Amino acid sequence: MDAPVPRPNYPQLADFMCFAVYSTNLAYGRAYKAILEELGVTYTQWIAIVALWEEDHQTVGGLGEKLFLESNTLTPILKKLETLGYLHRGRDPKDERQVIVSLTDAGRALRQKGAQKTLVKATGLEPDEFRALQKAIVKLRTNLIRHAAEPTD
Amino acid sequence: MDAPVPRPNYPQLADFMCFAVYSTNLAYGRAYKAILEELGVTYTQWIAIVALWEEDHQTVGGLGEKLFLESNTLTPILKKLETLGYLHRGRDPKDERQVIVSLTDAGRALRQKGAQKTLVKATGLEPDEFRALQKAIVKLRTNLIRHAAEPTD
DNA sequence: CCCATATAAATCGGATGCGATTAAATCGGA
DNA sequence: TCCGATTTAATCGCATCCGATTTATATGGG
Repeated sequence: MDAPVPRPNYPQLADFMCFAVYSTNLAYGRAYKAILEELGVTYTQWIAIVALWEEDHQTVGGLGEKLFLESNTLTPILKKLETLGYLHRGRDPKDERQVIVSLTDAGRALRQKGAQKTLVKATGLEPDEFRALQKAIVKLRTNLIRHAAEPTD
Repeated sequence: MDAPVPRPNYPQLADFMCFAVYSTNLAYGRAYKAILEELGVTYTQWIAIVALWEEDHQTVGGLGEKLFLESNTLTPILKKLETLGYLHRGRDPKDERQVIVSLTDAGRALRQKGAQKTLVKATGLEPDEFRALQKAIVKLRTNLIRHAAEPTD
């Protein structure tokens, strides 16, 4: 029988922060499935509608800043939501480069329909825990974005 | 001038736990970009290699359990990694339904090359904070998975 | 032994993300 | 004014993710 080959003892995948975030994002997608099926939209489509409810008549770029997405991802999603009748897209007459996105009545109605359906209970967290964890994750996000923007060192 | 239309005051997208996780996952992907380019693999390809380093000769299903992915996602990725020379795929002679995946020498070398490159500092978190947040996110993931598995209530 | 059932992986189509590029409009300095 | 640089969306190709189905193999009751 061979002697075991000595190997470096690297940190386990289960302890990676990136993997915790990655796999929890997958888990959220699966947990959300039933709600999103009822609403008839995907997750990304849904957060676009939520963001537009909070601030209507946004440009694609402005909406993208809030969703952390760029036009290459957002444009097809917004076009799809337009064909579904939930929003309107139109060039800004003041600056024809920009496209203004606005919710339709159907889009606002969908936002309200979805407002009741939440996964807060599914997190199994107490309100204080929930808020603290949410803030900690956002802080992590902020730090990662700062890191990506800085020159490599 | 019109009076403002009264609207329900829903929670802000910025306070959604799901969106914190979703957007932090995007941020991780962007922060990882430089490292992954050096390694010449994508994020999902990389975690597959890390998981195989920890336990070699796994079935597609077993690997999928650890990565929270199923064969429909994993199979194309493993085929790609095979063409890149980082792993070997072969049917289990004991049960021809199963495919056993094993790292090649090149795959192990890649794992070692990537071991030095980490984003721990980019999180901007102290070691205690880091561990606590990582555990809290994993707990959230566990709760979400339990919720998705339970009959709808 | 036979065949219905179960299991594992693969396949296929739709919807993101994203790097790279393109097209159109605006800006700004000579 | 003119034209190159900048800005904003959109387009394109590749790599996930996932629901649904298919294929191949294994299992078990009669």
